[in-house]
Amino acid sequence: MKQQEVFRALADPTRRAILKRLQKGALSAGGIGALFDITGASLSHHFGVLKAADLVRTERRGRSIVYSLNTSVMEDLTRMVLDLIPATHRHGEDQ
Amino acid sequence: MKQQEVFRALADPTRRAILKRLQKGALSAGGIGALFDITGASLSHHFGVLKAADLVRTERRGRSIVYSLNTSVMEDLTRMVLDLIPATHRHGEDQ
DNA sequence: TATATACTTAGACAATCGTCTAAATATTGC
DNA sequence: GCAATATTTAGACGATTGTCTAAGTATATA
Repeated sequence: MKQQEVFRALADPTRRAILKRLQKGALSAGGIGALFDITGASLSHHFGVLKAADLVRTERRGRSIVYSLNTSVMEDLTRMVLDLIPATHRHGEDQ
Repeated sequence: MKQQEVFRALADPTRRAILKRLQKGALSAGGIGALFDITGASLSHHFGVLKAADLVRTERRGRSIVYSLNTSVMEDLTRMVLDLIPATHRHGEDQ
């Protein structure tokens, strides 16, 4: 699990917005692109960062490439963050 | 709550290590400095980023400045991260 | 097979980042 | 008040980042 890549990926607001959108379901690169006012090339760069962190998975579907959340790494992320928080202040966690 | 500053602060491994160390209790700038192989000036820069994100609090104690975790923002952090994760995959959370 | 569509890669650019050294500021104890 | 200690600020540096345009690659369809 690439902790550094994960935290780095989360540091950018566009990438966080992409992840939030993918919560609602998988979406093609173009579909995601329609939601942001940046070029496809820039988006593709963000996809690369998210993939390097293993936060998203891709699947080609015809002409499109469909992005979806990699939920197992999302769970790792929860643990990484909880790990930064003193046990006594965790939310919805005991011990 | 400064979401962008918080995620940015977490993107650096030294800053995450500082936060982890502060879980064990408050520590002076110098005490923290003894744990890392970078100059005090660089450390001070990291403290600035952590303070901008409201992740740490400071208190002058004599000649030293003592750093401690700001646990309330730590809790906000938990929520911010959980917010990125689909409800069905949250850890220790219902709904 | 040619053309259109959907993405990615390459290369450039300004802005931000993490680090450093050197100088400045604040506090303590003599 | 002065010297020592503790930390921050200023300014510089190379490295990385997010963005862009232009060119490349892959798939589908006429």
